[in-house]
Amino acid sequence: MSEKLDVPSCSKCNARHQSVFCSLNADQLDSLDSEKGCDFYKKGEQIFKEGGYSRGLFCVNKGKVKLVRLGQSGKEQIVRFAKAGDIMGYNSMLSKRQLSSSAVALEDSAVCFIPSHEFFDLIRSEPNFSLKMLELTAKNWDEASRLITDMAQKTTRQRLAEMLLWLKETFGLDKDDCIDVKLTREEIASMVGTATESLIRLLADFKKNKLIVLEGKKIKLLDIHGLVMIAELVD
Amino acid sequence: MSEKLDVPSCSKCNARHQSVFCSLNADQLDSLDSEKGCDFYKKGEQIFKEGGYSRGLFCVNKGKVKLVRLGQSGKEQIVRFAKAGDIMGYNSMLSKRQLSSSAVALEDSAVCFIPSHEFFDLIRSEPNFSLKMLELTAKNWDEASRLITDMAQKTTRQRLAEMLLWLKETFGLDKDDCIDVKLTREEIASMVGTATESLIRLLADFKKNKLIVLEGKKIKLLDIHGLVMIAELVD
DNA sequence: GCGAAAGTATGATATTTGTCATATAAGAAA
DNA sequence: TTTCTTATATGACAAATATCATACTTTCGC
Repeated sequence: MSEKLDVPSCSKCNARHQSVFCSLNADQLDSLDSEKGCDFYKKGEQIFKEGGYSRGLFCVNKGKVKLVRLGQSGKEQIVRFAKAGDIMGYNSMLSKRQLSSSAVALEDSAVCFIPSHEFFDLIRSEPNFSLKMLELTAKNWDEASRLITDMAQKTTRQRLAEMLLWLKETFGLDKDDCIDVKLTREEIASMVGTATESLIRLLADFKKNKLIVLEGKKIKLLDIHGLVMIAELVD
Repeated sequence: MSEKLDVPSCSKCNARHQSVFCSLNADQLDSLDSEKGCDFYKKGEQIFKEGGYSRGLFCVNKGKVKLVRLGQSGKEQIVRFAKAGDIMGYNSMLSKRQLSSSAVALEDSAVCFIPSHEFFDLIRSEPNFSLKMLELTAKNWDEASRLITDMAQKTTRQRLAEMLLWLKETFGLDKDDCIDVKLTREEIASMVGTATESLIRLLADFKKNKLIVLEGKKIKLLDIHGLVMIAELVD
């Protein structure tokens, strides 16, 4: 399925400075380079699968990846995204549990693989790396607890407005000022926690109210302030 | 509000072996003891407050604590519990963000406080402690992503069944075989993500179906298998 | 122990949301 | 291109859930 690539060098990776590897020195980066591999995945291909154990760390070099979890009757739930510089598969290694989610490429992507011994060597030898990892896992929890609160308390309409704003923050805009990620209605519905049909109706409603513009899978946010009002509205 | 206590010794704390401090040696424990404090909190008292910055680590010595987050129009959402041996306030220190939740004693509790410099010293000097912390934060994420999936996909009825089973696992049973924690209907409703009235009706329904027994705030699970069936039911 | 306040319970009703059916549009494969 | 499949869209209806009103019960401070 996946295709081997010329392994890109960590020290030349321009996503590194925003990644957990930002504090590593030249020797440590060389060590990573000598141990790691890199694979190419076509859109829709699976990078790893929920239920197994992680043998290492995946780091996205190029592209976008969704992390999904199987819920009720096999329905997939997107729990996180990963883009260039983001790492995946670490929770399973750290918790010594099975992988709680599968990773699937949302577009053609290159993903590096760092074997677990190299990862644990870094944690043992480099406290700054441990701190970066702890910062990352703590931020993940922060986001998750916010999402849980929203899921429990906000209406579907509020959650969709918030999700659109979050997608914009996370992926930024493309040349047409649309949110720079292509998701199916079903995927968005699963993130928002509603039925696909309900989501489609809500999107149509947002469009009617001139909050967004829809063109196929591309979504442009027209009225950010209006969306914020809907998302935050205390009544 | 809170009352100073004779500081209990970490090395004699019987919750330590199940805590993140389990791998520390005698010297490290002594160092903790010399730096830490311990306070007593009555039921309902606040230990720390959402929005501020964490100046250290809180470790529950005795009692039970809820971690709550303010959502829509100030409605409180329980995002986690802490009992003897559990730590609190670390996410804020690690993510360098504001505390994302407040901590409130669910019953009379004793809580130790370890200043942040001591915590970061441990991370820098003791990789096993870093690993324990990473394991903890990774497990937190695991639980959170499961909860998000359930919130998004399961019905209120399924979520309540699951929540009751989870509360039993988390707090165990008291001498009457009831779940060993007292929560108001409103608190349970917020965790399940529904209105208090809806939750009360569901509990009454579970009782009618001989799944549980209610006696004030005490809840006894009568038919575990039945509850599992409801929680997991693929249909 | 008493009274106020908070928590629990239940009915009636409105609203939201999901489900099923069906139509159309878009994309992928032959 | 043509065909087949998948995704998007919309209506009608059913089901779940929230809201509001109200009564009862427990708890807690004085």
